[in-house]
Amino acid sequence: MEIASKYDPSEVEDKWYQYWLDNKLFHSVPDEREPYTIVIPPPNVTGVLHMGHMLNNTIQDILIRRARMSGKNACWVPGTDHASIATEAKVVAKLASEGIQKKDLTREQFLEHAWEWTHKHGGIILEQLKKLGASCDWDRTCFTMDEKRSESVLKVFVDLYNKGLIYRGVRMVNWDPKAKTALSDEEVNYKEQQGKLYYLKYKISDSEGAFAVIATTRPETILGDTAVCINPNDPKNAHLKGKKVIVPLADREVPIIEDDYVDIEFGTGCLKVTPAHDVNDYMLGEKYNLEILDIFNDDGTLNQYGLQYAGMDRFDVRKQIEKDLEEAGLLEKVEDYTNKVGFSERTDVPIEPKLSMQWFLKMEELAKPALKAVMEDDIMLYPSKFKNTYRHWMENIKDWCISRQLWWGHRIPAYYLPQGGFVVAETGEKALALAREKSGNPDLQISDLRQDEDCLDTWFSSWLWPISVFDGINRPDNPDINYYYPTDDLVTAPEILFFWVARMIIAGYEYRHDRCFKNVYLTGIVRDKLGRKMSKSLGNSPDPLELISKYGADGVRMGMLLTSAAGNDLPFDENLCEQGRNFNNKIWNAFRLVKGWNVDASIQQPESSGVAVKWFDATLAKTIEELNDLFIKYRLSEALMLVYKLFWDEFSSRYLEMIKPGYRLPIDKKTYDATLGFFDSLLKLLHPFMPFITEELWQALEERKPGESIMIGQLPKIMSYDKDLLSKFDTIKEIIGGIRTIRLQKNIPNKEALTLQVIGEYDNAFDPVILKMCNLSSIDKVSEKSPGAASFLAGTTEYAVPLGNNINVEEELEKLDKELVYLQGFLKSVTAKLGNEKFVANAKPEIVENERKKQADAESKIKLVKESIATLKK
RNA sequence: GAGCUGUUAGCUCAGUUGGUUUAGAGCAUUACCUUGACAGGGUAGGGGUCAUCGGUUCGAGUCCGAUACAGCUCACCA
Repeated sequence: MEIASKYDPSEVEDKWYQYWLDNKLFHSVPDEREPYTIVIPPPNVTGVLHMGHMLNNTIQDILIRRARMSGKNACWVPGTDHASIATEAKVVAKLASEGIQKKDLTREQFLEHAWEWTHKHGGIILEQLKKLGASCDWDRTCFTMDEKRSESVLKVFVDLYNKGLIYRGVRMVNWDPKAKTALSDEEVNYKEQQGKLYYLKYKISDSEGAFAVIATTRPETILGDTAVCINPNDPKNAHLKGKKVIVPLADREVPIIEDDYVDIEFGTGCLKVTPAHDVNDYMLGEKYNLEILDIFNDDGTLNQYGLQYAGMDRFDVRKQIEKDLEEAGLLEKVEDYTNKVGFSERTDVPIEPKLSMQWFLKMEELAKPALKAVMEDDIMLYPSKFKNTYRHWMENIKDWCISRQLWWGHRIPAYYLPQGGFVVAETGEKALALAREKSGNPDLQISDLRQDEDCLDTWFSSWLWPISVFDGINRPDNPDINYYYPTDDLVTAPEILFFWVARMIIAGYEYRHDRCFKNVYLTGIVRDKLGRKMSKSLGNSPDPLELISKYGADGVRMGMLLTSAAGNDLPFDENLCEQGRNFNNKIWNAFRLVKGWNVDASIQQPESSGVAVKWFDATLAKTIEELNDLFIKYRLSEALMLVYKLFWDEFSSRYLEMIKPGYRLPIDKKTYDATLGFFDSLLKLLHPFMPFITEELWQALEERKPGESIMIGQLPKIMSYDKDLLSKFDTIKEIIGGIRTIRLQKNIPNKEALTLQVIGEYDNAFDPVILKMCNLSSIDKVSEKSPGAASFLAGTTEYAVPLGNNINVEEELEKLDKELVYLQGFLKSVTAKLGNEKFVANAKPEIVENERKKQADAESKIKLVKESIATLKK
């Protein structure tokens, strides 16, 4: 049969993916088997696949495929997230490019545009995942804003409200003036900024010509000042006690208050207090009952309290006010200053601390079982270093601001009554009934009620994900949720440990009284060669689909996984995909070799092949055991490397070379059948990592029935194996290596047969293998080697290859001298250890025994080397 | 600023309760090989005073302390 010498993934991948789909091999329904469940971290519905998704989903696919091949009923639930801020921002931008302003649209009109956008772009990312080979149960695809998920969200909101855990309140929130919404603390990134520190002069009310000097980075906020604060223990500002000062430009008189919050050392020790625009000032404001002056509009421009600056943007005002203060002689000096400014994670504009009415969820009690679960290892984090981080956050958890001033999302199910007050209910009808009861007015109509304008934070829907994808909120006793929950593994990025993972754990205990998953595998961040995070704005991220078309999905999957220990960042390098592709080609060519042989049932199995089969059988068994252990520990990179070496070094370089028949000669049936069996096992072990090529070759390995697939085959089981055989074979590997080294050094072609002399203890059971692998004509046990032989040691046995007159005595002596020096140095260290009475007295007996053995070994080796040197010098 | 991780070959990482020859792997690199599965290949090499200093111990990459550097998390001085 004719097989191309290079593997071409493009011909193979789509074909088998379609085959898997056609045969419904990804689909899972509850049955009597043990379930194994993963819910996908839902990507943004209008998002595009990036390298982080590639890594994340490759890992999930490996886990789910391996579980499926281990006899479990594996279910991987895919889906997308409505991503309220990100999606709304995209829709707003798209409308703006068409000359439409959001403010000119009604809520309904805007949502129509948003849904249109979602339908157009939504799901692209899921199609891209298919290219990667993701074996998701597509029949179960969910969306955080589809009907069932929306119903779940509202139901949970109402429930938490009725439990008294959701409340409404005026709080200082992080305001995003671009998205015009509040953000949770987790959505704010602090960045170092090069700014200025302005020293402003506040005139003291009753003392002519006297000033209090105040340092600030935000001079535009003086218009909202309602006090100046000093530390009561600050001698240099003691003269200000009880005085009043005039806010520059605003010409308002404000009191001087005293609080030890103020840092005496910073600036002048005088702090301007702007309760509406700074979290700490707000606390001071509450404490001293100060007036609150909000000077900003929602978009970051100044309002009427901004006086002459009303209507201007906050940053323009900063520049202008600097000039105006300068002119008024109220600016003492300006210094360069570096400080940290909070930026919106979504829109990347500086956030503005702002007072506003928001909805909050009380977290303290909810967090307790979630903290306990992780600390007591009911839920395992991989790597476990994140336990500390998790604990720190959970122990200091603050109430969660769950409202967002957006339209794209789940609208808060709170309804305001005409006469004030509100009711909370899943639907308008239920709200109306409650409202009639509350108001005592049976004639109240639904049109009299006004629903809250805000939406819920996106995470308020995704925190229910492991439950809601099985409809476990709406129907808490349905067969799916009972079977698939708790899920097994969650694979996600550490960046969203608090946003998402922690909150899912909380929701799991609140709504199922059980953990939502057993293990959390935290991937690293994919970085470029310079160590920068891959991002769209930097343009340093390769296009995953291009990579797939260049290296094949299997090649890219392997490239992603080769250097990604859990929790470690992944320094991505295309070379790794190349390595993956090369490995594909290696597998392909091994297959080509095996399938190219002619089988002759009449010939006997050569002795060397019999030995090889036994040896590889044991090697395979040992590797399966090790592999299992690595998977239990979630050491996937190492697991891949282990199978890689098994296939490349042990199977291709050793086993196949051992059993390979001579050119154009047939192979015996016994060996051939064993080899096909090995190939079958190897493909199965490789399948979770490289699904496509393994399916292609498995299908070609033997005649298959329609619908059969490697992906539902069972992995080879762990079996006992001959450890003694493997350790003996390690010596054989050494001998083969030694002879090859001699060939290389003496420049002896492989075609030229050699003989091998053995001096010392030796088991000849493997002679046929050595003879074949090294092209030897004989192996002879001798008591003294031939003069002019090159020799080496393996264990304490000496092996010599007679070379006639070919030997270079000088070179040989030099080599032996080097070895002698090493051995003597080694012996010295061992002897010193054994000469130490304390060591002999204190160390465990087996350790001392081992040292003695090392000593004896070294001594006999030294003796052999010395003899060789003496022989050469004759 | 506080806390938590980490620092092992050019690169990415293993190294399990301290002892298994004087520390391993993959990639990269070097030399040689090339009609017969695979040059996207084969064979064999080279490459590390385990960040630094000190301590515990018969014995430290491994345990303890300090320092330096890096990363992460939290908090934040206007």
